[in-house]
Amino acid sequence: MPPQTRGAFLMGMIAEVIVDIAHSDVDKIFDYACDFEIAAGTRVAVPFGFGKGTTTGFVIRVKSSTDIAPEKLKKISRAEEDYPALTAESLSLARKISARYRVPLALSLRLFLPAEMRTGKVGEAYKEYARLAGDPAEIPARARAQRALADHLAERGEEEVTALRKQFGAAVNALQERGLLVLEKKRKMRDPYGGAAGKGQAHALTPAQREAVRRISKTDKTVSLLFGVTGSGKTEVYLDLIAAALERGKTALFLVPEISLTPQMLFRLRSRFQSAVAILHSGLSAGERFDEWQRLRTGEARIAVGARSAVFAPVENVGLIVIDEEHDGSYSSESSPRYNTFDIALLRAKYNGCKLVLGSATPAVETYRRAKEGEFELATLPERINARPMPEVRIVDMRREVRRGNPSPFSALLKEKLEACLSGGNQAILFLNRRGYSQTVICRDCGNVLKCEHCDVALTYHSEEDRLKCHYCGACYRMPKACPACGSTHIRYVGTGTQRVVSELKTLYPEARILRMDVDTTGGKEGHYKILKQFASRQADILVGTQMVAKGHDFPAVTLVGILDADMGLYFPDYRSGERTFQLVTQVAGRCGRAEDKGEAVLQTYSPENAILRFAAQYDYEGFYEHEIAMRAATMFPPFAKIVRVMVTGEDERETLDALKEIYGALTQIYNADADKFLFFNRMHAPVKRIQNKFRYQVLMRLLEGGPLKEIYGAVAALKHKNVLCYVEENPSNLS
DNA sequence: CGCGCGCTCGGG
DNA sequence: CCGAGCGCGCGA
Repeated sequence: MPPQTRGAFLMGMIAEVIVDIAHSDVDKIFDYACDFEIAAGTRVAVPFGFGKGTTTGFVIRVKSSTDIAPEKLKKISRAEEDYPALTAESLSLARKISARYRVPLALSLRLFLPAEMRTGKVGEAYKEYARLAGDPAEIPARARAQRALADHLAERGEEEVTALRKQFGAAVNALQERGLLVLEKKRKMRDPYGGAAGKGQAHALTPAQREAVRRISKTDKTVSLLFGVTGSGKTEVYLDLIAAALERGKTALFLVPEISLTPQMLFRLRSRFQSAVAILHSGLSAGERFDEWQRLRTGEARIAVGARSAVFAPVENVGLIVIDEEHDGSYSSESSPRYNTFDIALLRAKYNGCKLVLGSATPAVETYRRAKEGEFELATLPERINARPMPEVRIVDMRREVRRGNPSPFSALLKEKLEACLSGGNQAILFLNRRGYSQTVICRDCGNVLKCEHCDVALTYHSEEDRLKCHYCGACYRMPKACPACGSTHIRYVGTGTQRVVSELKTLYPEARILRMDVDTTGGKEGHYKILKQFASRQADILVGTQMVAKGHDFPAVTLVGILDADMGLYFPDYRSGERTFQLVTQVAGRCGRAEDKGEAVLQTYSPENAILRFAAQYDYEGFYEHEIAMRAATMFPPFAKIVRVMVTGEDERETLDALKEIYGALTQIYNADADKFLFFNRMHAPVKRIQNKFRYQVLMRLLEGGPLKEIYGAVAALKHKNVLCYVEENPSNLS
């Protein structure tokens, strides 16, 4: 037999398989024979290594011959599902992601599947349904319950047996014995939020919204920025664009920043597009997520709404991608691969030849620059709906309050406004970006600050549990009676958190009903949603919360917003702290004055002359942008350079330092070869030296355009230190 | 000399 | 990632 035909002749179908093991050692294609029809994208079980069992893998390509010696070639044991779990687009994207972030292909492929599918813990759910068979006239008149059940089913067609039993009890069995019921097991789709939806219709667009839709539709640029002040009706523009995509027979991706936002947006989408909407986010149960994913995969649902991970939704033929609140930090992944949602969305937009719309009232400086320079189309909504004015922001100098002997977290002006607001029967929101009771606990005699045993971080006092908590690792400690360092009992709470604000409000306004919203009160699947619903239905007068109150909820009765400590984020060691503060202040202030009553905002600060706060108080994004971009240009920070941090972290300090030394050595070579592309290059302790018992070191770099980013990723991927984690971050939003 | 453990290698 | 194979160190 001629050697060149041997393989193909003997083997039949060959599948290229990536085993589902996220390790660079096995990050390569393995050829397997397959004696049944198999499509690329199918998950399979294959014999692998020396183990007797099988490993799951992904078929990434099907071919007819292989170079592997026939005696080495093994057979695919079986397909895990009877359909390809990964689309052609998923396979293509996963390769790009792996190349970009230097991670094993298995890791990128996993992004496209519901996590529970891999562990095999979730599958399709089946429920028993009953429907009427035969003539209900056979039911004797005295069997009232049976008759009622029959009438019920005659009206409804069919229904879940468990639900029927709850309502009609034994009549279900009785009717079945008469042979008047047919029971049938059927696939039941688990439905997050119980299919809740209003019966809304498309609103007529305002001229500005129409113009925005027109611009975004007509441009030949892939990316558009929809820049619209809070309350200007960006959502209606998205909905219109999505409707147009569906009409063209396409699908759509709609990305939102936070779980807390999703239900609200989901209801609006559902009321317009009904069951064509599927939702994907981490707050769903495993079963719900699996079913929503399936509905998208099969084409039953055509719009995927969700947080960051929904950018990997298994839809084909994408006609539009929307990233709402594009400036939000939650769009960057915090575990490997540390992708940015925009980058993935752009890959998908290019693959599908569709548009990507970024929406924000306060775009990231980098995004706005790209729009201004013409790289992105810019569509603006300059006015709030009905031209309602933004609330007036009054800046209060808190240094003066202190000088006047007011130690409370509320300025005289805020108290005055709060009283007026409450007595007028309106609602108020107080914003403070610090949870717990006090920021920290300090000994008055020796100055000792109580720190976490596992982290290099000061502890926060929580009054509800009377405990000290670490906000980095969650550790909890008993509040000591005396200072552990000097034994003094003069221990003092320093700084104010949301709990303290609530307790001080209660003494000031004993009548007022107060709700608190922060990570401590929003546990559970729909925690955010529950609190917001309570507040919206006026079961409380004041909502006190951290930044999660800043997101886009509509509360028509809110006429006052208090920003208790506007400088909080301002002096963070982070180039984006100004940007974040501007965004936060604008957003929080935008929470009020949406209905008839004109809103007001009180902004308390220790630096009333700060330019960023002044721009924020005027809602002057343009002014803020010019100020900020000039600063970034002068100091050569993003977007004029890229900050790259290589983080090295491990429990054993010796080992961690060894790894740091090694990676620093490799990076030094890269630096030396390309020194003119580096504005900064150094190794150091991370600002927080230890978190969860892990020591943290970093190599910090600032690179010019065209700098050796790929090589840096390469050096990090090549590092082999078993007990040390090492990863690259680009323009990290948090430099601690 | 024999075996236990740690390192390296290969997996189709 | 996980098991196999192998080298080297140690105890009798």
